Amino acid sequence: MERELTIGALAQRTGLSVTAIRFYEERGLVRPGRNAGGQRRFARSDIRRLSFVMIAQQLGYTIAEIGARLAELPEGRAPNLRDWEKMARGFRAELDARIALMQDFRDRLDGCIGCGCLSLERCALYNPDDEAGLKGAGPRYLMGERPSG
Amino acid sequence: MERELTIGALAQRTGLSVTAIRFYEERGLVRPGRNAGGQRRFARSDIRRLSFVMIAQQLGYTIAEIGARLAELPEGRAPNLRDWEKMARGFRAELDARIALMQDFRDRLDGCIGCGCLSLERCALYNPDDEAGLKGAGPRYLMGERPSG
DNA sequence: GCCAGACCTCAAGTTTAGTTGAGGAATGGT
DNA sequence: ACCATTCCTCAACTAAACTTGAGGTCTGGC
Repeated sequence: MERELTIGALAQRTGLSVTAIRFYEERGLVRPGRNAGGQRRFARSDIRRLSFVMIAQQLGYTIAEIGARLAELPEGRAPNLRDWEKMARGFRAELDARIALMQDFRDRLDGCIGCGCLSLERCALYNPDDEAGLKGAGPRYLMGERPSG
Repeated sequence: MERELTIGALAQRTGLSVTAIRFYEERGLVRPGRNAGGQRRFARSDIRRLSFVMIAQQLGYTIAEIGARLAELPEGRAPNLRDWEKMARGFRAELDARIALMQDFRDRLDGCIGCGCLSLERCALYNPDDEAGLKGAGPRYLMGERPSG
C-alpha cells in the first residue's frame, strides 16, 4: 500500500477531474510534492482536504474562502483529527449562521413578495432591521453584496 | 407622478446599476417599452420584478432560473398581487427544500469532517442514503453537480 | 435653442471555476 | 527495449454575470 498518491489516483478517490486538482493546486488548496521525474505525489491526507473543498463548494463557498479555511490547518505535517475538528468547528458555526439567514429570508419572503409595496425602501427583504446579519461572512452568490443604495 | 420610469430611475429605486438592468433585459427578465427617442421606459411593476431578481440571486439562483420563474407571470399586463402570490408559492417551496438540504448537510458535517474516514466512498456527505435529495432542483453552486464516481 | 447629463449601441474586458488541446516526458508491465 | 497509459506544461477556450469604454443621440431646464 503506497504512502503517496498520483494525481490520477487522487482523482479517482475524490471524483474530481485531474485538471480540477491541478487547478486547486494552483490556487493553493493542495501542495503536492514531486517525484524524481517531476510528477505530483499527493499525501493521503489530501483526499480529505479535497473532500472538504468539494463539500464547502456545494455549500456555496468560493475557492478563495475555502483556501482561507484550509490555511488554518498545519502546514508542514499531515493534519490530525484534532486539527480538522478545530477547523470544522468554525466552519460549522458559519454554516449555522447561513441556515439561520436563509430561514430569515424565507420568513420575510411571503410578506415581501405577496405584499403591496412597490419600493425597496420599505421592503423587509432589503431593509431588514438587522442589517448587520447580511454584512457578515459568506458566499457572495448566496448573500450577495448589498446594493449601495 | 409619472406612470413610467427611465432606466436611471429604476436603477435608483432598485439599487441595481443601469448596465445590469440592460443586461437583464437582454436575458429577458424585463421587457421595457421605448419612447419616441428610442429610450427605455419601464413599468412601475418592474421595480418589483427586479426586486424579485435580486432576492432570488441572493438565494443562489441563476439568471436563467429566475427568468423561468418570472415567465410564470402574465406577459401582456402588469402582474397583480394574485399573480405574484401564485408564483411566490412555488419559489417558497423550493426555498424550503433548500433549507432542509442545508440542515441535512450541516448535520452530516460533524460526523464527516471529524470522522476517521479517508475515502469518500464511505462519506456520509457524499453518499447519503437519500441521494435523490441532492439531484433535485436548485442552484448548482449550492448543491453542485455530483461527481460521476 | 443651448448644453450638461442621461441615454443609446456595440465591442471588449473581468472574475470564477474550471475544461480542452497541443506537444512532449515519465511510468510500468512484458 | 518497447510502448500504451499516465503525467507534464502552457495557452487558449467556456460560461455566468456583469462592467468598462468608445462614439454618438435624447431630454429637459434655463
